[in-house]
Amino acid sequence: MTATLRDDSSGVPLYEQVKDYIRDRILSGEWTIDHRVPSENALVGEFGASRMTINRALRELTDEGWLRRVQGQGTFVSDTRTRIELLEIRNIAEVIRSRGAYTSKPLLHQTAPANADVAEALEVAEDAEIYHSRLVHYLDGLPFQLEDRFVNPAAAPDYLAIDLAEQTPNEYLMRAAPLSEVEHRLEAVLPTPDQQVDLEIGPEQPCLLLHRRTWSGGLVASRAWLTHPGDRFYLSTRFSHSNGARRDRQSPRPL
Amino acid sequence: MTATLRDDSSGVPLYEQVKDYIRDRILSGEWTIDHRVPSENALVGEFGASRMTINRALRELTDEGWLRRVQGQGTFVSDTRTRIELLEIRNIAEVIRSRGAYTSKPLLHQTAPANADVAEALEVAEDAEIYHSRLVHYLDGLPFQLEDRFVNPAAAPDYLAIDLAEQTPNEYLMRAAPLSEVEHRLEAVLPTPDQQVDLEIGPEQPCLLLHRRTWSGGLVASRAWLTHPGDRFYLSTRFSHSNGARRDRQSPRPL
DNA sequence: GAAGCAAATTTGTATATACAAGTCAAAGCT
DNA sequence: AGCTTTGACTTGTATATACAAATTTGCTTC
Repeated sequence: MTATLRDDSSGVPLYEQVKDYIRDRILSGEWTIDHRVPSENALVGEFGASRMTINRALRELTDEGWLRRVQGQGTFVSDTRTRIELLEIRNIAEVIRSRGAYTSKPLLHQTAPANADVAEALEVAEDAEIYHSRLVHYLDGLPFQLEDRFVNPAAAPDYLAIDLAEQTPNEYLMRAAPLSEVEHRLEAVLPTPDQQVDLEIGPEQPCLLLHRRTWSGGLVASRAWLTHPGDRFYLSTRFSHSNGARRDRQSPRPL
Repeated sequence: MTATLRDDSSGVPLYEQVKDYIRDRILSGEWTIDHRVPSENALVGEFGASRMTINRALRELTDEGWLRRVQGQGTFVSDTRTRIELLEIRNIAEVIRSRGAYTSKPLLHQTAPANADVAEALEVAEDAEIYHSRLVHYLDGLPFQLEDRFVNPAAAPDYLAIDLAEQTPNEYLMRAAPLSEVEHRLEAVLPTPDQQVDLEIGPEQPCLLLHRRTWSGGLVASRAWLTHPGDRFYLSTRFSHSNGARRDRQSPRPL
């Protein structure tokens, strides 16, 4: 029996192992855009898997934007630049911090029992003890972000020990609980009375509310609500398509 | 042989028929949030399909955000409120259009001289003649997007000839001026009085304003302002990194 | 060298079958 | 009444097998 890439002891489903193997090669740069991925049959041999298991892995990677497939021709690495850039997205406060004139004011940094919503978001038992921080971030003396964050102690046991004057929650979490997955959700809301006070805005100032949830090592590590006054803040993205003429980039990279 | 829902003459793959059947029931309102979808075995019977085919359909609908599944418990209709992948290279109206119950109302479709802002955005001379359209997009009779768009004639000379009842500006532009680059910018705003009328919302309804600029063959092809009421609409992204242990996905994926 | 054709390879779709794991309700026991 | 066990049902993962459709490759003929 020849050795295969498959690892039956890890508890990771085989189709996920195949996905990880391919994504690793793309992220490492070993397989660049348009590189031809081994055929389904070749991967069957390499993993000792069934073709349907390999097919599922490749289809899901295709749906996620990593690969593109052409019937009869093969499977190729897609233009993943944008997605890789996204993987590097940091907390907005950190991007802005690098521009100088940044300060933050911690309002809260303590343990708390997880209510139903937070428990569901962090995937812990209701009333389990979790960490809760709230800070206002300032740029040039103006608040630009209200951060309300819950952290799963299992993912970052020493979280409460950090000094929020020295580093943002996210800076710490990136080291303590290297992220494996991120979910973002954006919507437009009006600020609550408390948020109006913290952000020094009026009741009719629309805000961008960014929900950010991160995973680390199979655990939900953190859940943050980041509220930004709409008049001081916007999000932007910029990317090019593989087959079009490139043009010189002018605007700074997206946050 | 009992009748089944399967249609072998349509050319539509069976797993897609299953997806269409379920999506139709959700979009029609017949199945509302938390409704329990028939089990895989029940659907096997209804479609005369194999369980793996049914499973694929349900998994994909789950990945797309329509359903949520709990092992041992069942499959349920998810919160299907409108959500759009933040970085998708498609006009939002088109994503929603694919769900059916979509209409649009053109308000404007003509030439206009480029004012300073528009000239800068399109990279044409001030007062140069450009094309200007404005439409309201509806889903289930409710306006969800106000589109204000300027088009560079050099990139799409025949733009004004299109019938906005037949296709969206973006559908046309994708063909006439295949895009090579896209820039998005998102912010939260309150609607202007005109926008309140067009979108049928109150003055305090915060809106997501998406600026979208596209390039084609080295030219700026189009600049659009897309305004969405915040209570009917949010954006989300979701992606994973290779080195994290797999976790069960609960939150819906963007469309 | 070009054209035509068949075989091989590749992805797309589908089925039957099996075992694992989670949930829930009913039955049995105390 | 409360607890435990069991069976049924449900989703999760996996395999072997098969045919369809698209593309590529190799061979033959001219």
